[in-house]
Amino acid sequence: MDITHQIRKATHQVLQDSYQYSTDVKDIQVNETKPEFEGDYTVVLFSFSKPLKKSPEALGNELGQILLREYPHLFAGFNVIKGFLNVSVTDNYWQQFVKQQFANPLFGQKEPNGQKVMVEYSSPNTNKPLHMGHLRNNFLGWSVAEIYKANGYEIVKTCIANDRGIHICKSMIAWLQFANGATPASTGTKGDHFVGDYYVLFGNVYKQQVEELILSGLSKEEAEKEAPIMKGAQQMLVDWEAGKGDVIELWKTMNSWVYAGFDETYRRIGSDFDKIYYESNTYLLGKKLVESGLQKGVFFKKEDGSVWIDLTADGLDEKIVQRKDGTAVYITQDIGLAVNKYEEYKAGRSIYVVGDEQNYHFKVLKLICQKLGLPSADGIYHLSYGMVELPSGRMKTREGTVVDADDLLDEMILEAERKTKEQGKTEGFTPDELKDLYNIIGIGGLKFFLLRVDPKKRMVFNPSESIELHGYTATFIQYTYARIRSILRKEMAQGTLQHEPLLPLERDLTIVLEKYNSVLEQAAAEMSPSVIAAYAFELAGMFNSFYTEHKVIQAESPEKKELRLQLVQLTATVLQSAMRLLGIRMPEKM
RNA sequence: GGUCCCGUAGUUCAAUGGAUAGAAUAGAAGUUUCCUAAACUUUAGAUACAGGUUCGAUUCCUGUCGGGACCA
Repeated sequence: MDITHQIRKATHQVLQDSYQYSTDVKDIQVNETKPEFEGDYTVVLFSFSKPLKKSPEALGNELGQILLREYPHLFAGFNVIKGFLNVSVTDNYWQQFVKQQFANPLFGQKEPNGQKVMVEYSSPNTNKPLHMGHLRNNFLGWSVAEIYKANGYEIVKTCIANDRGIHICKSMIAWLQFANGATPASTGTKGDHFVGDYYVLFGNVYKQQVEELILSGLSKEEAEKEAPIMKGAQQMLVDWEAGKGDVIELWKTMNSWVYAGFDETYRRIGSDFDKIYYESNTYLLGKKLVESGLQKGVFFKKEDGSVWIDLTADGLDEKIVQRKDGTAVYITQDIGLAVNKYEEYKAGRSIYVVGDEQNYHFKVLKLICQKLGLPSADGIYHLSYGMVELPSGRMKTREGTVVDADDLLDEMILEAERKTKEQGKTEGFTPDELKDLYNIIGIGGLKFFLLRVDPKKRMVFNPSESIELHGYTATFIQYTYARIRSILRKEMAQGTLQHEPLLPLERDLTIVLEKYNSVLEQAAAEMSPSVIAAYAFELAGMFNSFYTEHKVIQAESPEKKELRLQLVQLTATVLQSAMRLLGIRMPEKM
């Protein structure tokens, strides 16, 4: 149990025993004391002032004295300023903490709690390569899953491949008409880019055909309907749904190219899934549920045969769940997928990592599942993240401003190489080690950049400035770690520790280390890797200040050396653990 | 038209209703006989606007202005 919990509990106990005042332990507010005041932690007393009929000042002084008397192993002193009770924690507590945890590689991680959570992320379309937005999605989903794992949950990482529909047929028809049998292998192109190029080609040809038809006298609407390539794509969709052999074959072939490309990118960024669902498998399931929903009276049929749900009582609109021609809409297959997932894994909670443009969609999905009485309904949670924007605004396919994921990764690694060479510290590295280092720095930098921001918020990415390697970055933390490893290669802590007062910077570092526990809990509660990123940065910064001021191996005394080695070792463990939760690797040397 | 989200230093981001609003970067000034200076130290700079709620508001409520998303 970490120190803030203990302070809360102690305060709770004192309020109970000495004032006969009952409150929830969680309601006792304990903050870190601001640096300009004396003390380590601050108990905020205002909310108890009224019910106890005491001024915050008087209450603080009384509480402080009782805490000091009753918990001498925890508290060394206190002061009250403007109704804030600042308490100092004993040196002994911090020393015991360091001694107990310095060699624990799992410090902060929780025991299994028996709960299962599904996390769905990535969810690409199989007609074009991944872009920067997908990277935020992947990093976020993967990291949230790992954060849950560290908090004792059993995790199932899933992905839904959007592998069917008119957009897929567009790249297929373009390939059929223009590729002359070319393949990724024959052209030396990565599969997802190869297919994506035909998707772009479709758009260009279509645009040209529409223009020609307009010149020949058709209206814009007619031209868009009559363009031969569009008609071809639509026919292909019909053939696909009818299971026409050659179309299915082509679809399978082109999808396999795309998946091969995706796999390559996933491997680079360290993304993985326990289970991949395919829309082509799930889209039929929704239809059955529409049937049963109609019977239950959850849905209703309009005159034209389309099926709807009335959500006006919930403050939303009427929403279509099946078209008049009987085909499934987007949300129908999502209902099917929700059922599928629950039947297979029975997870109590199902997190969907999807952009905030789909907030409405998921609100509706959850409501429909609840109204259908699906057992999985209440566990549905949309982890809604903001779009990644460029300084010029949103990325737009038509304007060619989409930042391609593979290109971005390449640039990051190149930049890492450039900066590393500038530093000139890599003497003795093998070529493989160097390559690995550039990857660690480049990809780690990108992950940190995309994860350090509150997921819910939109963020701006400036590719021309690339990514800095100073300040609030992965590199800063990686460099700190490399310096630590350099110390530990020379000497390790022995496990003995004499009592001796902690110097301010030793104490500050210990306090930051100790709170890793609650940081992990907070990150899971908020589903926010940014909490971890901020913490890792704070810890690295704190370590750097400590390290600049105090010698470790050449410490003033053997006792100090041992204490500092333990601090150094624990810092390494925590930094690596925290960064691993973000999917960022740490270099031994850099 | 309806629903929802967002406005914090020049810029990119923080701040469960709590103390004098934190960082980073860009700017200014420093630190290297010593475990990696990709580091450290010092300095200057911000809550869009107007009301309200209360011991206390960046945070909650109302309105204005500005930006964004979604629903037909």
